[in-house]
Amino acid sequence: MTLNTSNPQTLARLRDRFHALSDGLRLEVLTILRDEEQCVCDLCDRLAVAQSKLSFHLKILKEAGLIQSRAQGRWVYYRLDGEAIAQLETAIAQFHPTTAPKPARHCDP
Amino acid sequence: MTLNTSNPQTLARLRDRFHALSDGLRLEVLTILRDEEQCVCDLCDRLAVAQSKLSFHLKILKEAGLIQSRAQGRWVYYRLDGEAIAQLETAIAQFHPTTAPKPARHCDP
DNA sequence: CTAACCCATCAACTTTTTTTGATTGATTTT
DNA sequence: AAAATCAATCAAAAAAAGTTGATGGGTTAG
Repeated sequence: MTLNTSNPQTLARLRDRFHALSDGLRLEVLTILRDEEQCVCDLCDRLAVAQSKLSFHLKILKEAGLIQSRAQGRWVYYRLDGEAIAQLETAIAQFHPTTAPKPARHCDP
Repeated sequence: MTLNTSNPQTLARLRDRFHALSDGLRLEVLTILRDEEQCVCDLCDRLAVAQSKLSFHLKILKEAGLIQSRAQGRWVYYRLDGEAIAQLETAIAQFHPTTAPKPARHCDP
């Protein structure tokens, strides 16, 4: 399986996932959610951050498919999507050099 | 080995690497460099992009430690840093849920 | 039923990131 | 030595991302 750069869907999705991971607060959220489901208000407390701010970041994580949510009563519980993490690992693995890096030379035949 | 969230150095580095990966053009660059070293002008041609623009993105990739460069004559050759890819894989693996996601309940004992 | 709580969304604003075109230094070609 | 090429950098403009405080819908507690 190789990285399909001609498939914009895939590449854009990957880009969005990396973008979702490119923020300190969002990484902290994921770290918390790795082990336990959490509702927004508890995340707010633990991270000492405004609720609207957290919702903003949770939305980005969710749209990237990294977390899922479940509403119960007036709470919304978020959890990590383990599948997405696995997919991410696979995607990154595809960036491993296939061969030893061959020294190129400009205009070499 | 667990994710050390109390180590800002590590988390910040990871964040920066994800940020470097959160752009379509930069992902394309990495895809090209996966198999072969390339000089800037060749990358410009292949990606049909302005040189200053490419330099900007190469700098981000380099500062994130994802690529390395080598100057030769008036050319600068860039190549992927395979080590960084491996480190990234390891880092992501640490986000795998340790246990089955236990349903939390707000204010549960 | 009313008040309190949880959370998403919105608009205005601030900050960061990216693009663009020009310039510069270094190297090579003629 | 002059002209051409390669690539980094810069400042200004444009675009995107994030923050903040307020509002509103839905749910539960009193």
